[in-house]
Amino acid sequence: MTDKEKFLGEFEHVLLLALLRLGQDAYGAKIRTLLKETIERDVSIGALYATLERLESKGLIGSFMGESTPERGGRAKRYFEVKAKGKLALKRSRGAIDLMWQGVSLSCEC
Amino acid sequence: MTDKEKFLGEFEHVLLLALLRLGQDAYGAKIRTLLKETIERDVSIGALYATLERLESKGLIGSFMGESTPERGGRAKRYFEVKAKGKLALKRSRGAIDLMWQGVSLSCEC
DNA sequence: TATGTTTAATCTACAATATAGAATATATAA
DNA sequence: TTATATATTCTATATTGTAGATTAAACATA
Repeated sequence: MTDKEKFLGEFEHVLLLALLRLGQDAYGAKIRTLLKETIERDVSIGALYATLERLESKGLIGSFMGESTPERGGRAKRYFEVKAKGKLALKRSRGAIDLMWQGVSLSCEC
Repeated sequence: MTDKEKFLGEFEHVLLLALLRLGQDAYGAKIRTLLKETIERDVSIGALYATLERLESKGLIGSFMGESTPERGGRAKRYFEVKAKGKLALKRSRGAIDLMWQGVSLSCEC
């Protein structure tokens, strides 16, 4: 099959990057905090997982359950990681945006 | 009011850039062709106008009908232009993406 | 071992964005 | 007055984005 490559939604794009940045430590709450702190995007846990789930079902990321031995109690974490296919999608997406920005300058009015 | 700034969808982002690049000549078919040629994104006219419409209703772009005097026949064109608010949104969006990309390198595997 | 507290993930429902293709409008040419 | 060309509008649906309540699993301690 032709593997009709779709484009990433913006939130998907940003989420993939969050996973890459967090590396070993990419799980729900951590991701949420990162997004909040770096780009002030304040998303709910539900929104977060829904998109992660979708990304996984598209094969762009993978996930696995971590050790169930937290310090003070609490359920085990589910860690996420970007797969090769996800990295490729990121490259494409970024590439397209960069191409479109070529020659555009917003230096002035706004 | 706090003017809760939303994020641009990816297609919205790309469309705004297309308008900026086309300048005076930004109307349906032309936009569609540009997208096809620069980033190989082959979108239908319907999809295109639907998004332009949304962008306009959000106040990010404006539009006006052009001269109804084409060479060989055909309906008058509707031209689009990016407003200051649209430029601002672009800046924000681009800024967020750039921030998230900081420190991320995809040099290798994919 | 029951009950509370903590941390985290899943579920449910809905809103916004993306997308296509048919239908319609308007102009010119024959 | 009909055909042809160019362009926009309409209608319908799929995919993404979003929130908040609910459930799960661990630990502490009475």
